[in-house]
Amino acid sequence: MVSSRDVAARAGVSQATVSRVLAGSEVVAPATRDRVLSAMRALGYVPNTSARAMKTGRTGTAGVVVADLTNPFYPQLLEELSEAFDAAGYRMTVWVADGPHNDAALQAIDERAVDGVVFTTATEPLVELRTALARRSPLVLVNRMLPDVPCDQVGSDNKPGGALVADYFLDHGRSHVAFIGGDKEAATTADRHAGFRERLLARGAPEPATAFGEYTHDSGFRSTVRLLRSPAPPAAIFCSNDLLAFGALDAARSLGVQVPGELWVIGYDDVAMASWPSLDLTTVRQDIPYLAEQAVCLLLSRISDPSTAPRRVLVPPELCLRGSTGRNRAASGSRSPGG
Amino acid sequence: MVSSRDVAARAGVSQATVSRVLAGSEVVAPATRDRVLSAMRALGYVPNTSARAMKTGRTGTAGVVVADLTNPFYPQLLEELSEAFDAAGYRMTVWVADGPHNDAALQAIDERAVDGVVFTTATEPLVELRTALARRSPLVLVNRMLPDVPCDQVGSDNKPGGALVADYFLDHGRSHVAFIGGDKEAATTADRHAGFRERLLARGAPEPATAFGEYTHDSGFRSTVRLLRSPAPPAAIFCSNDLLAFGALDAARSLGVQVPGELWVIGYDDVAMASWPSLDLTTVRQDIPYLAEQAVCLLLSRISDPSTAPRRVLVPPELCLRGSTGRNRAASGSRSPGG
DNA sequence: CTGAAAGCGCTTACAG
DNA sequence: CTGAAAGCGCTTACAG
Repeated sequence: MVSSRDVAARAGVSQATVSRVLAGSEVVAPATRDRVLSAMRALGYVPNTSARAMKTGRTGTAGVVVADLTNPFYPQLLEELSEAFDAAGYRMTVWVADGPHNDAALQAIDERAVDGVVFTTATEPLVELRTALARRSPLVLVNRMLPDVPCDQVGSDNKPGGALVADYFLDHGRSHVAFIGGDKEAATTADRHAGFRERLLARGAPEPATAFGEYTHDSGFRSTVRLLRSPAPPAAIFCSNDLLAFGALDAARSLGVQVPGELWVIGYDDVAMASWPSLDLTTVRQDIPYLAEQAVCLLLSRISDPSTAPRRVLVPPELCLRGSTGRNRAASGSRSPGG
Repeated sequence: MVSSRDVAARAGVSQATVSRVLAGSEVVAPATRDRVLSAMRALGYVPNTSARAMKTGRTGTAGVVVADLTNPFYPQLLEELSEAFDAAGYRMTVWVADGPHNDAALQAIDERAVDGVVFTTATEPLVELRTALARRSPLVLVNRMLPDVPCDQVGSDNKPGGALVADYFLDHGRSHVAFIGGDKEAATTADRHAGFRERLLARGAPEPATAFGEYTHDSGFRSTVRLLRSPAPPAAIFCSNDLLAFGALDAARSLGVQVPGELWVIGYDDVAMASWPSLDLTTVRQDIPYLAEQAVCLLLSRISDPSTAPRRVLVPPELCLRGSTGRNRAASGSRSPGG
């Protein structure tokens, strides 16, 4: 491997000067800089990240923890996070967390393998998370938030998001409705449910039926079958994410229940697939690029200044209407492709 | 930050001894080791990855380049790669490549930020890739392979995969068929097409119509519309991946063409969604966990021994039958949920 | 504007 | 079995 020392030798300067050129220091004489730069090119010199990291205490790498890449929301979020980190000149180390805890990512901060971590699926206020925060590990929560954890957080404003759906159902005369959630513990599901339920009750609608399970297509499918086979099946279902809603649509189709004639379905996220003609799902849109951008921005400023008070960014939800609710939906016939 | 020096001071040994304990060296006396270990615990010591990397020349991090996480195949592959790297004690840095070239990942090797890189979407035999190989950068190609690049590679045996589909169509009396591909340059599409076409011609079927585009739902949709509106629409379409096939299914539905009555559709990959009742796609399965496992295994052995001859692993394809071909498919009615 | 020097936190021969 | 020492490849005061 060619080092800055080799470059220095070839350019006839000290190693310190090579380092200065690398750092873009203003003080280096233009003629010197040119000699150094051409020596670098000639030798194919590339600075060693580890050495730099050891000196500066910065690795230039951030961590991201995702769970369950089978939910298309996460790949989309990951893609946007990648873009945002790229733009900031950061590399991105990814952990796909199977279990609930992610000590690996937290430990990577202590090991100085990454400068900070973005969690996309924080669930309980884990002890590890709290102790990491206590020792000033740069951490950001995106998507799932934890109300009483003193940590930078970015997410959809889920309660108003749920209320939006309740209003839409009630405004269109569907008051006997249901909610399908994933993990009950996840703040996303909890808040969307709370916002939905409270608005329904506030407007005099009956208590919605609920079904919780996992965040999978299959779970959405089974929850829907259960609800539709109950003595008083709902006229509309709000699912706490799109993946569950796709399961709900499939279940309705399997049982011969017409959507949107007999049943309305609304999801949350607005993943790319939601606009495919075969799914054509009404959903509450999350501005994923914005979520990612904010998360990265919070993390980078946390890294450079660990002592500021934690900030919280709420992204306003937006209802996105498609064929799984009111709009007329032909069984077949010419239609333009989705998204 | 607490360093090995602090641990040494507290344990009353030299820093070198701490290092030996860290490395699990056999020579350390049990009593000494115990004192060191408890000093580590007491101080909450965590070894610094950058320092270790600088000394050893190994970062313990591998790179993965993916493109287009909107194709569900890649998240699934990424998830399996993550698991395999985890099991090997490696961290995983991810690049989501928008454009064709990925100098960032290649450069990360030179910068000693990662020990090696797995490419999931190599397209042309890029100059950068070749020069990186020439200087012994540990590189592995998974999924898309490049025939004349001297590099470790893992992928589906695509030509037999295509032939499998041709046989299946012909065995069931569908000889007027078409092929929909993504990027013409990608080895996956090229080989699947070649295997399909050659088997068709070998068995006396006419030349299949073809439509190339991007690897997106929308592209599959539009290609299918074009094919179905041609003077002699095909009776079966083989799509070079599942995402295109989902677009094809939606297009058929939009045009009122019955699947599988009038049109059969087969994809490639067998992503999780392929078994959803609303899609229910016959497809050529790729064993994604096995692909990932092999890729990681090749990369790690390449890292530890850069001088061995490049190896190539071909994974046999398997046809997975569902509702988009022969099987009877009710328009609605009770059916068990998919995957 | 440039160089000599210290040091980031480890690993690993080399002695003893 | 353990320690003193060199060194991995940088950055950054400190002199000059």
